[in-house]
Amino acid sequence: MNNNDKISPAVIRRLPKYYRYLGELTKMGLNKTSSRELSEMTGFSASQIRQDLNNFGGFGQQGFGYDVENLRNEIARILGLDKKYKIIIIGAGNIGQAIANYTGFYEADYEVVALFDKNPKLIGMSMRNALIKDIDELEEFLNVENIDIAVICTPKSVSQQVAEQLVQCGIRAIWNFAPKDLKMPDYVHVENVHLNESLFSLTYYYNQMNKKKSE
Amino acid sequence: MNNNDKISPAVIRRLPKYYRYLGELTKMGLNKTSSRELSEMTGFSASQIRQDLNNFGGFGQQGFGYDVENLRNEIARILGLDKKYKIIIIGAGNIGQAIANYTGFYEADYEVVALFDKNPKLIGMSMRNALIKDIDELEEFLNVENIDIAVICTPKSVSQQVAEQLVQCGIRAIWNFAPKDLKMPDYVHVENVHLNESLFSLTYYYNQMNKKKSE
DNA sequence: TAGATTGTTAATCGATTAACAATC
DNA sequence: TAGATTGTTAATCGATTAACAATC
Repeated sequence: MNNNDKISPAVIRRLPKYYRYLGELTKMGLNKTSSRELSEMTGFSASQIRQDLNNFGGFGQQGFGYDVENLRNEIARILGLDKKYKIIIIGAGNIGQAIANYTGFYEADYEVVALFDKNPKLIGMSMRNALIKDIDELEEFLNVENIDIAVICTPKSVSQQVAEQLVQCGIRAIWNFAPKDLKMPDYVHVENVHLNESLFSLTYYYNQMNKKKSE
Repeated sequence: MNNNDKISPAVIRRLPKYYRYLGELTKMGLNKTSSRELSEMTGFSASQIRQDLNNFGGFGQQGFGYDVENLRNEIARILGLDKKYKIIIIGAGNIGQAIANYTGFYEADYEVVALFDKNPKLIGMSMRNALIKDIDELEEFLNVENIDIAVICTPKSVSQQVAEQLVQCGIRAIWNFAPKDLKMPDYVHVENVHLNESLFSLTYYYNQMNKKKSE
């Protein structure tokens, strides 16, 4: 268990997938699995799966495999899915509202406690249990509440400025949906969801396929 | 220009970023740039940028650099942003509606022509210029209209089945927002936006930082 | 025990970086 | 011309895969 070494981001991005497939195995009533079986499900090689898991410890049993529930719990613990997280969303437009209403976060205990916007038409509305507040109240709010994660769903023109304000108020984890790369100090982690970049690469591959077809 | 070699996905995923920063340079009124300047903006090494671009051709001028507008156009052409694309969205819930209303696709000519859902409360509503239709009309619709890209925003339980139906009707490019890996034939390209996986890795890094802080 | 599968080391592969000749 | 910066080859680095001893 070398918890102190830096784990490659590629490994971290595979963990949620293992976690998801282990959940499916549980649902199917299976309590034992192997790197070979996980390989078939995920498409990653069995060797890679064993390498990945052994970054965090030996969760398997030689000659036997892995206990599904145990391995799932271990991955949950590694990712931190065994804890509660309070989230705020900045920008209550299309994307902000969609995230607020998104039910796909059930795996862990994520709670959207508030949204912030500057549009008076939106302020005062509520999404699920979260109220849309005036962006001017953001700092005051952050001084009182203990927020773990901030989601940026503003237009890109203000995203950098909003991010800086968040960091000044103590936020250290940002989930960024604005199509812009935020310049942030090292102690802030930014996870980007760049929808346009995703769509552009899909477009590239779509055209590649059409090219091949017409050859 | 070795258009026929397979370009690494890592390269393709950087292209939209180059494209975006070149747009910013244009806005700033600059018409000349260099791999060094792009390196400072994007955070990728100058060497990598030159390598990436030279997968597609020599767009620069030795001793001078790159013409901003020309390079931007070339990347647009490589990605296919110089063409029009018709999109449909399957599932008109939170995410589906957000995508339909998303204005961040202005770079290229993407048009959402219809949404599909099975919820009678949603059917008949319209998002921007697109109508929400009954999912039962999907096949008929695809037989008549020429659709380039389908976006899956359904619950994960039906995503695989929906994807198969789309492929049967000729769809070859899928933008998948359902938290599930679609099993698809090779001639279909799937681009995944797995929001929960993204949030989970953010959670991991958030906890890592807290661990460091308390050491 | 024999068979199976992990944990882990070594080999391979691919992607990134460095270096530099070409040349504007 | 001299300085600058590309295009491209070679070197390095890191991640993936293969192999196999450990062991259940």
